[in-house]
Amino acid sequence: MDRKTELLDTAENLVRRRGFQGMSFADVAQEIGIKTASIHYHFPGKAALGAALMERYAEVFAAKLEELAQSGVTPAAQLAGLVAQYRAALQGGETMCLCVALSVNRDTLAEPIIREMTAFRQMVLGWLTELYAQSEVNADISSDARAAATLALLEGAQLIAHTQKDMACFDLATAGLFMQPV
Amino acid sequence: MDRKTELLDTAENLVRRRGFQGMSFADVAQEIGIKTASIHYHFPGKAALGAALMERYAEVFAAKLEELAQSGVTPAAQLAGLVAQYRAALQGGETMCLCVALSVNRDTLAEPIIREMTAFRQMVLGWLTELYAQSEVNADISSDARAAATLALLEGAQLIAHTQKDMACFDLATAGLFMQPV
DNA sequence: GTCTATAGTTTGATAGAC
DNA sequence: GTCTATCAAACTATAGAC
Repeated sequence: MDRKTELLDTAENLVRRRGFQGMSFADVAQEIGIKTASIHYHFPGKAALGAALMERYAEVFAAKLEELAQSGVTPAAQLAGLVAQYRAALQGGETMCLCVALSVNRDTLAEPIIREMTAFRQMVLGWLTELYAQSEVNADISSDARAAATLALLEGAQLIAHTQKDMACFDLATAGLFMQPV
Repeated sequence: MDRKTELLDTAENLVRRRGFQGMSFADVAQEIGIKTASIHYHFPGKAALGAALMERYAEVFAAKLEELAQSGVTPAAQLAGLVAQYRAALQGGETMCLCVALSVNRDTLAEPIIREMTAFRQMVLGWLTELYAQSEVNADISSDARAAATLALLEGAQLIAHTQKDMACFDLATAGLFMQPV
């Protein structure tokens, strides 16, 4: 694994645990075993590192969603797959989705990274909207609204489970997703 | 208004905009028009200030929930009242619920403040659970699970609306709460 | 209650040697 | 690519005068 990837991995882990401001160059450098000055060779500054983080995260996530959509399983199973992704991202409550972790610090972030966050959520929302649009159930609410509710539920469930360091919080909050017809 | 209240107000506003680490003594002092050293007269340290913040927030919120529960309106109207509280807390997308703002920084916070956060959520969950327990609808899912889902949805909707600075995000995500029978 | 002064740490960042 | 050296700024905090 090249150094750049190693830097991204370490930084991502820290941000997802403590938020953007909770990740310092000193933390990252020490964990890898280099000096903080070396980080600037790979990334011009912290803002650029943050943007690269969110960009990579969105790419990897998009690939997983694409794989799910192409898998040929039922819509309900696809939804379950998405929930499983958000569940896995918790890692026992230690980490959150990168986008969730960055959202609170939004006002301290540079524009490029905010655009990446917006694009990430648009991607998930688009995927969910298409999923819900396939079914005719719950015609009293739009696919857009259902998608927005599901994403908000997943992000909020992560937030609560992370605070409590308890996956049961996530499971309880998301249980309803499996009981309503997709 | 006494100085202590002024300090709490200013600090709360900053934390709810940028997270705990985004609130500095310099910010708070400057906005009020005093020096940072003066803050230490009212609060021993930043950790104590944070705990006081969450404690006060929980008290105020509990009073509002109590008022709602005593109002004599229908369960659906009570739920709408809670959603309105979370909506108002957004202030156009500028601020989030204090507990939401603190959750991401959880690993950098002292124990007392985490206990306050847990107590806060337990309060809201208890209120919601009782509300849902009153109705016989949706017997296929427990009141506990419904309450957990609603709280997670509200917190996640705040997170997204704050990132986008767009109340429409919150409204879209929470629209479904008003369409299912309580 | 607030101030000045100051300490001690951490932070992101740069220049230049190797 | 990584290092040493160094920087300016921001941060929480304390002591003591007023």
